[in-house]
Amino acid sequence: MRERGLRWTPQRRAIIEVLAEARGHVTAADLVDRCRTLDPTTVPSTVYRTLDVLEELGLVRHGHGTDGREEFHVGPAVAQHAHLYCSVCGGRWELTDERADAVLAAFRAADDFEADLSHMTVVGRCGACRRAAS
Amino acid sequence: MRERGLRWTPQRRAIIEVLAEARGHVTAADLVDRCRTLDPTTVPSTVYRTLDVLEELGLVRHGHGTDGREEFHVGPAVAQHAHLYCSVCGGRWELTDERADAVLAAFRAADDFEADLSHMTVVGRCGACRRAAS
DNA sequence: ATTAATGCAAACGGTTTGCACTACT
DNA sequence: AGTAGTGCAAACCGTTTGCATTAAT
Repeated sequence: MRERGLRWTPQRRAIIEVLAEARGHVTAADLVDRCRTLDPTTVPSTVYRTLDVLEELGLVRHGHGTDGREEFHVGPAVAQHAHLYCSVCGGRWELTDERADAVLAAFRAADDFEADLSHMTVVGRCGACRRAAS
Repeated sequence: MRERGLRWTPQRRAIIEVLAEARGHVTAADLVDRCRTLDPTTVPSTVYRTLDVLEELGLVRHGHGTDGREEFHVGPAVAQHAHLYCSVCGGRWELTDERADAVLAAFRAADDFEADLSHMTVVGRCGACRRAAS
């Protein structure tokens, strides 16, 4: 199936399984933990190495969260969704592609820059918290 | 002068000096190194602690670079400038406040979100690299 | 004399590496 | 049989911490 000279091992299966049910984003460290609850013998290096492979295959993409930790996005939604984080209420959510497009357009207009918003989490304040503050 | 119950020590002086001549942004680790070349006895903990203090005073602000490392912005330009990074050519630069404003407006319009662009580096492709690619 | 700030050294968390071993193919 | 992939353990890097010591006020 997904072989390009790659091997299909139980641990890869496990990692992909965990990735699948974590639809959206997970930090690498989180992933290690979740794998470990699933199979306590899981070892970090394997997880990290598998993530590298998956990234090469284009199945996941890594970015960095607010605190700088590696974060992975899975599946077809790997594209242009932006990650938002409210530093007041701690909320995390994402922008739908259409909405993200407007922001991308702004970057383009401002500096001829093609931003890859999926790579990082943008920090700020959500509408609710902003209104609450004033 | 800048005392609010704080003490003026040689090592703080050194750190501020280094910060000053690094106008713009430096990673914390970089800062430690530069301080060490200036005074080899410099120890990381002092630097990090001083940075915390300076941040509390509002003199610096920390964010995270592309690789997730802590990065500090100094001086009056602490405000709303965005950090851009081109993953193709490796270029780094920033958006002037006026230009950044347009992007902020887009975030506001898209999701009623007040982004703090100064907190992170946005990854993408600069105009030149984009054109070169196509 | 107070007590804020330092230096040191050790610990941390997340991630990476070398190497011998295992097990897919 | 061949070699991709694993497990382990140790190292890495940036950062944080506890504690005894120093030095600014």
